[in-house]
Amino acid sequence: MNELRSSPATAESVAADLERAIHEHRLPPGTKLGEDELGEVYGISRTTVRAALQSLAHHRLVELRRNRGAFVAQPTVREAREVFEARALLEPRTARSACQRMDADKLQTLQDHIDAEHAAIDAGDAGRAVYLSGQFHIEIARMADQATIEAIISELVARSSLIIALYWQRRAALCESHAHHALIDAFAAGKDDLAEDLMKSHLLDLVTSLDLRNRTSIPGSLREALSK
Amino acid sequence: MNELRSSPATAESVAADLERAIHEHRLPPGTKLGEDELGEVYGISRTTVRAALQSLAHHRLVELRRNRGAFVAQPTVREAREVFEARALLEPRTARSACQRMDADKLQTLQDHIDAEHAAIDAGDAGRAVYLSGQFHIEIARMADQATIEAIISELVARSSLIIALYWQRRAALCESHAHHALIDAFAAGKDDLAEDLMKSHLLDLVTSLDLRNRTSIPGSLREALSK
DNA sequence: GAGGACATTTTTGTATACAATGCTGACGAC
DNA sequence: GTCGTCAGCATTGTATACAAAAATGTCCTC
Repeated sequence: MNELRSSPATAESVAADLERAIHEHRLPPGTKLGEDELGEVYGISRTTVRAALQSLAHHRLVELRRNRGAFVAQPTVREAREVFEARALLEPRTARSACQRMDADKLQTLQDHIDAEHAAIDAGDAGRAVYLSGQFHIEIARMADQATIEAIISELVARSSLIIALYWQRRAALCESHAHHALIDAFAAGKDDLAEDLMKSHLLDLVTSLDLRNRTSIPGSLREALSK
Repeated sequence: MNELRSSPATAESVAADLERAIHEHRLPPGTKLGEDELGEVYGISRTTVRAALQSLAHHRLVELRRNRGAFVAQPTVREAREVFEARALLEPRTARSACQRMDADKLQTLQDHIDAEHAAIDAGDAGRAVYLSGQFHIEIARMADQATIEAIISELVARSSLIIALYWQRRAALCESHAHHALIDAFAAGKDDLAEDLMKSHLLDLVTSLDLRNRTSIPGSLREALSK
């Protein structure tokens, strides 16, 4: 994290920083985010930290428990299903729109994303790979020229990252890239029907790669207990 | 607004109160929401007011301009289109799901909503009618048992209320109720295909009832200028 | 030695004080 | 007369101080 800034950190920059750390699984679900602690790290007062935490709480990345503090959210199995249900409604049609507005520049941008994703995987940085993989979906929404839907998908992607941190079971992460590659091919060929279908099955594939059996206990605290 | 409470107002209660006021068009788009002013109204400090305003800003109901203050948001024509585009992706399928889970109790709840809406129209309270009309859509999402989608739709409905305040041109507001009635009939008959189609055309009808021609100037300030 | 009540400590919730920024009005120059 | 500049004012941005709640640790009792 970049606590060394020329100008003091703002609520927005802190929120963005924390969001990215959560997204990249550097801050696992259940992590306590103390106000004093964060204020010291970023060199700002609790007032600003609180604004950042509230921002993240509105995006459901952080859970705010009254008089208890802020914790990195731990989506339930139900929430996990719901998030991907929502994505299934939004993203396929958005991929179709993006396909219809595709051009060489945009294709290159998407290709660069995948390249960066591969580089992260090769470097063994799984967290960053998950982050970049999510950005790919957001980029598509941006290319569809729908800022509102893009904002919604951004939130859902961020929550998906938490869900992956909690429920991911498949170790071979490369399958993701195949789906993304296939999407780019469809975009390049201008096949919007195909792009829509590919996105649909990609999301379905993501859900099935999760272990969404009922889990009553909270994974975060349990894992912490076991690791000690 | 209820400034007379037994316990002091919290950020959440203030946000809910303001959201409703915006939803019911008691606070028109562009209205300045001064921190001191609100703090005095609710008998709380600016700290709590700010938390409430930030909450509303995250839902895009309020625009926060740095060192300028908070204003009731004024969605652009583009935003208006995007909001209904997003709703078109989410709500028809959600209506179908709701239809599949329908029962007598839920039907009654929806019927009560419509009755209340009629009562508001008869009482000449157009703002409340708009609010209740929005709640109808949210209620359907709730019945689909999809909390995440419900939250997204809630936000879009609230923004729709602002859009209606700015761009509504059709004076006969009763057309809305017809669409809602038809939906209930489809729910009662268990026709999920029909429910999905009805919701789709209802949303389309809503968009076409708006005057979304390009408007470069900001309506709020213009109107204020004209009224003086 | 185990359990419970109380004091301590830590952390969050809220208010207030000060700093910084933007707005408004008056004055002066062109 | 109009435009630009500057001072004063109002409002937001941030930090700090205090209050309240929860968590923890200790001591006493049984």
